[in-house]
Amino acid sequence: MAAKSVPTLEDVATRAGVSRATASRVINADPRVREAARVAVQAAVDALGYRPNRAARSLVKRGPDSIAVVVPESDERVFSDPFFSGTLRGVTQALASTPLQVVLVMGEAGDDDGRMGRYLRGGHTDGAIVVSHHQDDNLWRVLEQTQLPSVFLGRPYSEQATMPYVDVDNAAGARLATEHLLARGCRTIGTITGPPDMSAGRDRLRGWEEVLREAGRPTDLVESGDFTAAGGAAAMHRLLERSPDLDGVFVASDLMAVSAIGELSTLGREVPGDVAVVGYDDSPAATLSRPGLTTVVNPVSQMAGRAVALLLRLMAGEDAEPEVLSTRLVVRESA
Amino acid sequence: MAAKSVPTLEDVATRAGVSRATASRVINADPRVREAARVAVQAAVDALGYRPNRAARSLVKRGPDSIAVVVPESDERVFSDPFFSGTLRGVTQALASTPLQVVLVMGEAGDDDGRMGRYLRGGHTDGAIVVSHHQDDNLWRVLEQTQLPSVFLGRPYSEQATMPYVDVDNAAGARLATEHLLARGCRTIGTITGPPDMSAGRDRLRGWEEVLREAGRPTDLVESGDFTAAGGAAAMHRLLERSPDLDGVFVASDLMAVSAIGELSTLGREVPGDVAVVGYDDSPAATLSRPGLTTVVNPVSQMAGRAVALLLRLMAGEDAEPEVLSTRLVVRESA
DNA sequence: TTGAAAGCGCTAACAC
DNA sequence: GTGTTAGCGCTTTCAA
Repeated sequence: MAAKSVPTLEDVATRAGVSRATASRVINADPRVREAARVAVQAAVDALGYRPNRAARSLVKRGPDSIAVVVPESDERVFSDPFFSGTLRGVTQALASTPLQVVLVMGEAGDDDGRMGRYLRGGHTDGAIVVSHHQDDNLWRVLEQTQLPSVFLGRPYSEQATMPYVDVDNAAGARLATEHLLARGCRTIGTITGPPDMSAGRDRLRGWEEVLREAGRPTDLVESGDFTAAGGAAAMHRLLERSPDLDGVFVASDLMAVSAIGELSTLGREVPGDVAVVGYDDSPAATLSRPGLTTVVNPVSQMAGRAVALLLRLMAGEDAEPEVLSTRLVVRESA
Repeated sequence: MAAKSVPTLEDVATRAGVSRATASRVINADPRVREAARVAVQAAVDALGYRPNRAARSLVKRGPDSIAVVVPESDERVFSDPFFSGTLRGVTQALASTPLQVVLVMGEAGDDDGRMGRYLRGGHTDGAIVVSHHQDDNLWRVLEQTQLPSVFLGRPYSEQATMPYVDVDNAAGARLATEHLLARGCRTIGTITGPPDMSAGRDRLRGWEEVLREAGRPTDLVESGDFTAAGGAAAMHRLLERSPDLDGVFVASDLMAVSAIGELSTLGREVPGDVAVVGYDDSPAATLSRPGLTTVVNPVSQMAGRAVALLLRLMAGEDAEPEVLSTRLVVRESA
């Protein structure tokens, strides 16, 4: 009753009364095998429940075949914020001319030393693009340690991370938005931020602050919305409670902006009449929302394309420099 | 200028003037190495741009670490139909108590011998759950050939596929829906189907047909909507063109049903006053739509849970039988 | 603390 | 057609 662990090709061959090579041929559908041998091997495979060890196989085969898009977020968020689908589409498109498969790896931030880290260390992919990286996920450590070629989409939070990244100038984008609010005559301008533990969140807040400070305005009307719809609405609510005369708000993502507008209308405020709002992303929702959302363009798919380009360089053994894309404001009705 | 391909541990060791074993120790942060050796190896690693070959590593290490959710659909579809996010959530939850990471692998159907097949054959994951399988993707062939433990979520189209699956009784669900339409007095009942090359599409159509046939009604009011929003609206349009006195329609997915209702209202029909509509899935959209959508429950997350259970059995070397879950109708306002 | 050597399970010449 | 023989690149006893 010895628990003869997992059967190997050797076992199959022995049982079928052939050599390992022949067994291997049968399994790989090589035509030059006698029917009898084929049958015997097949029977042995079935009897033993043999399954090829893929590590061994790829050890001898070689060649890259996939890259991972790593998102330290819950699947819920990944599927609800169009930012991610946009990114994924961009990556997929950029990889269209290569034989590389994209795999999406999601997981709660902070679990990086759990399954995500283990997976990444497992070396199943030939490169990684990290998308919504947070301050305390140590993804960059794991990646650095395993030397897996990887690039960040969005500047990594930690200055220590050495891998290249592609980012958009988030602070500049926020400045554009805030200046627009100012130019249109808003007096009391708040902001709904992204998570403070992400560089995009911080940078956008900084841009808003800078403009307001330069204009000699107060910079205390700040509420965090965590890049979720519910968070955006709640933050809008708090903002209005703190400052009922609020007449302009810069929201750090369209997803939050749309729900903030909803909250505003629930609270009896008109947009842009009473409160002007500017979003960030220029996601599909921006066009569809009523009123149309004035927003900062986040060139997601362009960024994804650049990230892939950098990654491909890295995978080829060349090195790659960070890239920062510029952005612009799209004016619609909301501000 | 010889292109000394990828450096191996051997190269590192040689360059650092130590043995392979010591180099390995340094790389795996084994404490018992002299500082000098550590430094030398580290330098060699940097100089050579050495990266461990993960296949070799896992060949000697062992142990499963991930399963793939394979979806032969474009990322666009995957991100727009809540069916997929529901499934993924279910899988993730079911795997919560294990150390397994989920990776999502998407790709155009039919590309199965391209990157998707190559990836699957590459043996990067220890199991696979195939969702949304189509008639002519030969995924099941690939999976059978590589002996990768795998289960289908939704009965595979081909009878030849031998892997276990979990499915819901789609025909019974469709029957429930159609009977409801009949019971509520509809006289002219059409259907908007899913893709004919998927078992779910066929089965739901069959259920609708059966009920109508048993009731002695015509079964020709069939239009395909391909499980997309745009397809649903277009199909609705055609249906109404063909039969302006249509007063009931069974739509094979909520996503299509919601847009069909939109089309209906564009065309000046009231739901359920003029036309009653029943959807399929009971997705979040069903509750949110106006009027609320009467629909057949597709127990996505339960199915995902069962699929994971079967897969885990397979991975443990046990075998697993197909499972078919039952379903029920949720009556809201639309019919 | 280090090296030598023995595999991990598989595929691919190369001979027969 | 089929078996023999080398490795693929790495980790890990086992001695030294």
